[in-house]
Amino acid sequence: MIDASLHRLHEFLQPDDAELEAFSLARKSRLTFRRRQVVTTQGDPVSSVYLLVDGWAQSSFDVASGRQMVDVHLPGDFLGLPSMSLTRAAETITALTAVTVDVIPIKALAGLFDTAPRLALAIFLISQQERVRQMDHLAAVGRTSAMQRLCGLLLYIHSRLKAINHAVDDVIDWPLSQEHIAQGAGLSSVHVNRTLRELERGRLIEREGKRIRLLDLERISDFAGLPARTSVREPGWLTGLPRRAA
Amino acid sequence: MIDASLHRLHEFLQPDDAELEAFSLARKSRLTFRRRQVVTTQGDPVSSVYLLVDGWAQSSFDVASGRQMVDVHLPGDFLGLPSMSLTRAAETITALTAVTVDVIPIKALAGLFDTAPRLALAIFLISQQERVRQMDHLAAVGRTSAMQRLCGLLLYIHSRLKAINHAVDDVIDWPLSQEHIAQGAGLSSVHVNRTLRELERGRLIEREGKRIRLLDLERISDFAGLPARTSVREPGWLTGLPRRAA
DNA sequence: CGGAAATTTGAAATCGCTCAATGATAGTGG
DNA sequence: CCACTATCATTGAGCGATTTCAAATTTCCG
Repeated sequence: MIDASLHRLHEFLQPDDAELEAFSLARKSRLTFRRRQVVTTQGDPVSSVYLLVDGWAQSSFDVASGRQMVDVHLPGDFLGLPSMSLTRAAETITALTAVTVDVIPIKALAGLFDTAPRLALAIFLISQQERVRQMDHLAAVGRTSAMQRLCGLLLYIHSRLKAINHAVDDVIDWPLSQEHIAQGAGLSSVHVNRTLRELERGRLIEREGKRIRLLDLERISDFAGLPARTSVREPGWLTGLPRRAA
Repeated sequence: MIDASLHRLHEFLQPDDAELEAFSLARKSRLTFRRRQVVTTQGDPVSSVYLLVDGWAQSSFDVASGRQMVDVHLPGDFLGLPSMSLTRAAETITALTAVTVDVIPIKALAGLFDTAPRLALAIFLISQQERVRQMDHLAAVGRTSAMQRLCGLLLYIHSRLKAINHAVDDVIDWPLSQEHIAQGAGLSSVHVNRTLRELERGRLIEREGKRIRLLDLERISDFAGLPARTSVREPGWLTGLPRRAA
């Protein structure tokens, strides 16, 4: 089984040794953060992106009327890519649990476009996946009820955890406070609370402490009403590119 | 002055002749659509992306409870990139005016990662810009009032039109119906109507037919409350890459 | 154990929605 | 060029999902 911090790359590509080596050279240093610590703050100058190696993190964006959580990140996710296009970071990245990240200087990431075209394209595709996610997220916030949004969030996290074998028996170790959920779903924390309790009353979920059990995935999924997405796997137009590794 | 369909690439890079040639070879054919025609439909198999050459388009995403417009596209935008990562398109792309697009087969786009690394990275950066936009959009829909969202939309369109010299005198030729606006802002068209009229009453805008005049950019901008974004320009880590062109 | 963070609940207020009807505009075929 | 039709804009009335405010518990962490 592959390292969880590489699983997203492997979704599109079976990198060869030289490519893996090139990627690992781009990871210059490793940092750890405690829960609630901030990795980068919106407005800061941008010089690196990060690879989430272990733990959960969030990227969010503060406006006058509150904080919007843009995404929940799990091991293997790249952090801070959007801000590469800017002089100052758009996003604040915060540790939701204890977290380990690898620092990838932008220059090193850019270098991959020269030395490892297939990897560069895979990272490009990961960014496109992220955009699809954000589309789904936007549609949920813009067009669906509180109940639907929460079901969508539960399913999203669940499917991602399953992909890295972290959702045994549909039980999720849940580090998000109701305030966090509210910031993601575009709701008030009070309403998140009421809606969660309604999900419990309907026997769709069960909670105890920081743990959530999904009791009826099917019904939750009907509620959420978002389409299942299927990613391309090792498409010929990717795998057929030259490997080049330096 | 450069071709509007290339202006987004030029934001990051001064491509040389060989690079321009490589890019132009990737544009295999040209299509035109009339207002309201659909370019691609969500759920369709994905084989190409598009470069918007002329006109306005939208990408949107339908869920049971309605349509969410994800972005408004202007000349120079790439269309359909997010769906590259999927087997079936996530987005429906529709012409908002008469529209010309160039078809770029995915294979040709992928080829640029081999033959023109600097261009590939520039396109990567354009995608990251798009993600920043979507973040702002999400924050607007999730955390701000109807009035703020509309102000944000007006400013967004205005700034984009200015970038291609299409917003003379702060007057905008506005092809979006109030229903379209509603789908973008996550509101009902009825409420969009009321809010627009309130903006008129407050003398922030003026409308006649399909034309909107922004009367007080400053006040509109205060209302919207979204930060101004500054893109990186020809960063060394990009321009310094090998050009390679085939 | 103590204090901070997070959850829970009620009551009242509100922003935006739905339904429904009317009026204005613009595109199209004859 | 007109008449016809579909689309789009506008307005009122009533309703409802979600918010805000406030306070009481409970849980977590050091």
